Amino acid sequence: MHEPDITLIASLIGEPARARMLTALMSGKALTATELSLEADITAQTASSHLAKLVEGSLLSVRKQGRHKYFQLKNQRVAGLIEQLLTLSSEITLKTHTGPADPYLRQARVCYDHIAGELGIQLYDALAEANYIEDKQVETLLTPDGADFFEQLGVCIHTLRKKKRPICKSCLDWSERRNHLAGSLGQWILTDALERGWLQRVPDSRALMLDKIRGNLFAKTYGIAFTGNTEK
DNA sequence: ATTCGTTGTCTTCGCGTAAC
DNA sequence: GTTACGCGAAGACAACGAAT
Repeated sequence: MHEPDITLIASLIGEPARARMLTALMSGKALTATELSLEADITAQTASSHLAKLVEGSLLSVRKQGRHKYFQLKNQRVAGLIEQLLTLSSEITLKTHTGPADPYLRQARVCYDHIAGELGIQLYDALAEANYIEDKQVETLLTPDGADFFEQLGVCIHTLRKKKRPICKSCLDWSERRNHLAGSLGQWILTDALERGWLQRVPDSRALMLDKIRGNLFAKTYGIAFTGNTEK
């Protein structure tokens, strides 16, 4: 009889260099082995062996393109696990610091493929307040009002429902210890906001910034009063 | 179009080191 | 002694540009 072996996963994630590479991949971007070796502060050949283990352990997926290999977190479940470990680790070290030291990361950041930080929390609360989503503790549901609202914004709810991934999923925020919105809808909101230019990604960081001019449209659309960072 | 040299990226091998 | 990690050296592989 085969029992789930959590030691395998724990040892894969627990090694400091691998943990740094996994955290770097929480940006949702695909990174090359060289980029990940720089993130982990190890040589490329050491990174290569670590990455092979992470791929074999089904924590990463890899796509070969020309001379490059692009590594990504295997799926949303892996990203969720890393986020929860970040949350737990910040709770354990609560006396010294909580969440990311970078104020921009605390205010708004990418959590794999959706919005986290204070902005993510405010978005989640505003959607719940407007009765667009319903927090049922064990799961988060899109309400009929929410479906109408997002259809008007251009979302094809029917297409999202056909996906294996849940439309709405709550994700415990590492810095705020409250829920933000994940799932295919959470992904859509981030992608849409970036495409419309409401939000900007800070280069080489997970941090997000509201566009100085168009950022208020994001807040207006979702009924939030985010007064955090704006793109300079 | 083909060949060749250069460059960049990644992997493999062998060895040293540290922890247990 | 065993195991895991890290690094240097060497080589494989792919892309690219220049020469033919």
